[in-house]
Amino acid sequence: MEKDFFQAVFDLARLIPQGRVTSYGAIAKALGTPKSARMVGYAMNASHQISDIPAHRVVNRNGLLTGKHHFNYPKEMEEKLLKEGILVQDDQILDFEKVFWDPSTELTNFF
DNA sequence: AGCTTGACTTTGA
DNA sequence: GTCAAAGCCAAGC
Repeated sequence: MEKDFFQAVFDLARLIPQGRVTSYGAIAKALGTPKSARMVGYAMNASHQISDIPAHRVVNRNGLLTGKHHFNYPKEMEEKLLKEGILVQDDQILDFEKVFWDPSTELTNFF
């Protein structure tokens, strides 16, 4: 199976449980290419045209909603996160450590 | 084939 | 603790 990096990111992104978030680097690491963290975000950019990808559950390593600007409207990301029970304030996830979901840890046998 | 861009991460000062 | 710079891989042109 020669699915693109994007596909892999999308698949994993869909596995993110509700009320949890993860970082681009974590996804990249889970995919086996920790250095391609930027690609994860790049892939998410395309996720809009692909299907229902919970891109709002993916933030940078600081728990900051860096990608909010790429949504239909910036507030959308924040609203969705809040709706899922994730505390967000000023584009920053408050309890980031609590809601952080590491696919590499939770889905070790994902491959 | 090469160059540019990017929703990041890590390291050094 | 903060701020700045380099590195990184993949897609698009």
